Amino acid sequence: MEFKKYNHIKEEKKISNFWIKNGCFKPKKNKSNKKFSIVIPPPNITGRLHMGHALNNSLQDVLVRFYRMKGLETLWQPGTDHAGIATQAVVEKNLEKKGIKKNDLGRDEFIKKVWEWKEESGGIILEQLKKLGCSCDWSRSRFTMDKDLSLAVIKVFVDLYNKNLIYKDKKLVNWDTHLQTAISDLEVVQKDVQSQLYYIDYFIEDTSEKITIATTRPETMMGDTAVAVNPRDKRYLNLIGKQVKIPIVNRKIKIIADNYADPDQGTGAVKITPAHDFNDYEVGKRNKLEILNIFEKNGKINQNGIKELIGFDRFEARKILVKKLKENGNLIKIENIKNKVPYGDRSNTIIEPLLTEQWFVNAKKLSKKPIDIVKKNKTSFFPSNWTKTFFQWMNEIEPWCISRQIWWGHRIPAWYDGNNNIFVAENKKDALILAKKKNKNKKFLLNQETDVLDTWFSSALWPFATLGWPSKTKELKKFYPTSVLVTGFDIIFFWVARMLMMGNYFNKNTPFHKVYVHALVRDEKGQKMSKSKGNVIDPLELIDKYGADSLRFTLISMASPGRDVKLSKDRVTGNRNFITKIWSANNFLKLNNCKLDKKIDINSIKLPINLWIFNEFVKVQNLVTKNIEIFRFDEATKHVYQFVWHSYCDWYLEFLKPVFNSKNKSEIREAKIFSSFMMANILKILHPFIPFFTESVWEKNNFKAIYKDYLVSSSWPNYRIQKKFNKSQNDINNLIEIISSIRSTKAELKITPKLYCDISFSEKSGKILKLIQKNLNLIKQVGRVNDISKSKNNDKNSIDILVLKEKISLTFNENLNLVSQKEKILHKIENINKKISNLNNKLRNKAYVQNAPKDIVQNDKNLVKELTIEDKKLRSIVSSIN
RNA sequence: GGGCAUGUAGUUCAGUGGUAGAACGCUACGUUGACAUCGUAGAGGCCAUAAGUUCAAUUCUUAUCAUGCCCA
Repeated sequence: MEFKKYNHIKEEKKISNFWIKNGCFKPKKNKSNKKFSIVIPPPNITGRLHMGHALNNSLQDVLVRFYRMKGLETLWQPGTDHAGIATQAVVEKNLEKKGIKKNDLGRDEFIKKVWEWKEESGGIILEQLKKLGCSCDWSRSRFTMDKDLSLAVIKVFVDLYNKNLIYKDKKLVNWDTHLQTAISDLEVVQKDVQSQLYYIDYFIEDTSEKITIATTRPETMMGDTAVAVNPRDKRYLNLIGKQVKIPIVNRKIKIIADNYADPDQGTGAVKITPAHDFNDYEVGKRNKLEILNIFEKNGKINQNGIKELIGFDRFEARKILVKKLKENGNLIKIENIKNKVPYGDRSNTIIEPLLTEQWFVNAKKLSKKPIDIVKKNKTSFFPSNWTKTFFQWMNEIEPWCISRQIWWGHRIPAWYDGNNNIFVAENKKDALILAKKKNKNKKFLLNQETDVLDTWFSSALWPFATLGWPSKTKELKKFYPTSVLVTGFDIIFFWVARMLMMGNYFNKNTPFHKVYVHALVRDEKGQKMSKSKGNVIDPLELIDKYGADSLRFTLISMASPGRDVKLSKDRVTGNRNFITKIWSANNFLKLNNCKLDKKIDINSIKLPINLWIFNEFVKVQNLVTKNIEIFRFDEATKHVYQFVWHSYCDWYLEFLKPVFNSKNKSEIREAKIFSSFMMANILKILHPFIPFFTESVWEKNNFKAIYKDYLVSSSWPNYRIQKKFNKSQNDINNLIEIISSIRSTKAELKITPKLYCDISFSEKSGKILKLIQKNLNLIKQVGRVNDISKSKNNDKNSIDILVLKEKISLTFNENLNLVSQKEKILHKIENINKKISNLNNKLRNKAYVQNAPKDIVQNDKNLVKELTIEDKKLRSIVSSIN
């Protein structure tokens, strides 16, 4: 009979639709009243599925499907975030292609365009997650700019403002000159670059004396308001308090003493530009220096610069200024150095510290409770070393700049009256009431703040806003706090920490009990995947080629804690083969008419091979269960792979063949039903990893007829090891050992495996004899044995081997070349003797015998005994070979 | 400079205070009525280096060396 191949493209599509149509992913009430919930890390609407998503969501789906099958009321809450800067950039670019400029459209029109774009392409990534098999409750999908989520954002903002945890301040912030917005510290990437250090002479007023300063940014000279030296630096003591003239700029500034100047760095004298450097800003504050801003918001020189440079870009200005310094003889030398330069993570342009008014969250205060929560293990990280990373950042947290000078996002609910008053309220109406009170008789015009909030501000509310907060919804009550958050380490600060701050501030409970932190997906050489390197593997391509299940199984099996996933196509192929293997095993069942047509009573099972596979299954069931519970997905897949391929396919199905070939009707009946029963359970424990394939086979085998459920809604197996099966298990393991020995002997003798042999027994202990007699058909068929006899015939065509510490001989229909065999056995003997002498040395050591646990010592003694017997028997075999 | 992680078979990685494991790859043989996307058998390791703790260290401690990441 020929079987069709498994068609993953067709089946995955069919199964996916069918799950969603039947509402299989919605939370279902149950008796236990236990709940399990996860909120998805919302992908942003400009996103397309990459390997990181594939890993992250495969892991979540394993957990969700597992706990759903275990009978917990399970919710996986999906959705997307609005990605302020990224989305605005995408839409702006699209419009530019049509020759439309953002500013010509105006704010309202532009935002309309963004919504249009969102409706059209903002949901692509969710469709891609469905392709991956994610069992989110799609009917509950949320978006950070949804009305209800926006209301939550506003409420949070107003509350925090009223508690003084949000405030407006004029400070030096990270300014992105390309995007023309402030960004937070976290969005700045420090990059190692080659730079030049310029040594420049500043002349002391009314003298020919000079002081040399070193800087990497000569253009900022135009904003200098002091030169600083260290108060303990003897070289400059006499200069403190004197005035110097900035070359070219020709403005006079003071030499001040400040510890910030490091005598060992450069010349020991530094120019201070408080408006354009975070350190200088602090120096400026300490010494009450003037703050002189020389840049426009686009990075060009403003009116404070020297005339001939006004309007020039900062880097252009640098070139010109350096040239002038050279001509004037002020430039002493240029040194090539390596230093760190801040870049914007979105724009990839150099960030400019700029003095502006922005909105800030007092993160220090909000961080107190999360720190405490994590200390008390109410939220715990896995792997636990991330706790340390979390604390390190949280303990030194800086104010969080949350305002962005863009259009797409949550507009800050603050209004200005034109009289230097700010009114923060949930809507304009409320703001107006506040403003009227304040302005009693004065006239005023109320204008809303134009800035929007950092996208992460709304993401921070995700675990409770998606469940309906601030309304006291059923879902919020039921599913908050969530059970676990699955995320990559790269957003622990961006997202996890901030969710902990907001979640703990606005709710009684921490937003999640556990945080599972997974690593990055890299290419097979361990390199980060990037477009520029051209080593990106597209998950969708792999899904098309090998199936979503193959990809999932691969990613999941490689998710070892604390290690990056190094993905190669070979791996995916290997796991596709695994799925094919199960497919063909299932075809074998079909071929033999195996059906599960009634419920199984374990106690009624008699065939030893069935008893054996049952206990083997229970062992694996327990291992998979335990390992999913402790997030060891790699271990879980390893065990199930091992069991399915090597226990079920290699031995169990092979051992069933003689049964099917026999005439024992009751045995055949039992084999048919039990093999199907085992298949059903295999599908169950594989379901969280390879959901499409297992559901598809479940349907084709009509297991629903017995279990009354789709696989996705069926129950997780929970069988117990049957001790009374131990004897049979032992027998089967011994039979496996005997057959393996016969096979390897043939291979060693270079006898084709096809060839049959006879077995005879030279020993009378009879353990093997009895076992073989009892399982004659099996040994004959699977072991390729003709016949057995009790006595050995001493021909040149037979060989003695040691199995289960007993000697048996195999007789073939042809003469054997035993020379190589003799060498092999001698080699074995050598190894055994090495072991024996090692053990004896150990046992002669009194300290060992005294201190080591008794069972260990006893074990060694037994081992010596056994090895000695083995040695003896092998020697006798050797001596019988001529 | 501070912190974290990693170093085990050709490769990717598990694992353990008391005889080193898997997958993939490799080698040989094989198309036997599920499966060549396969089967059978096999080769392959001073568990990074050094010192310490211990009766016993690949496993614990410390140092060193390599690699990667984070923070300043």
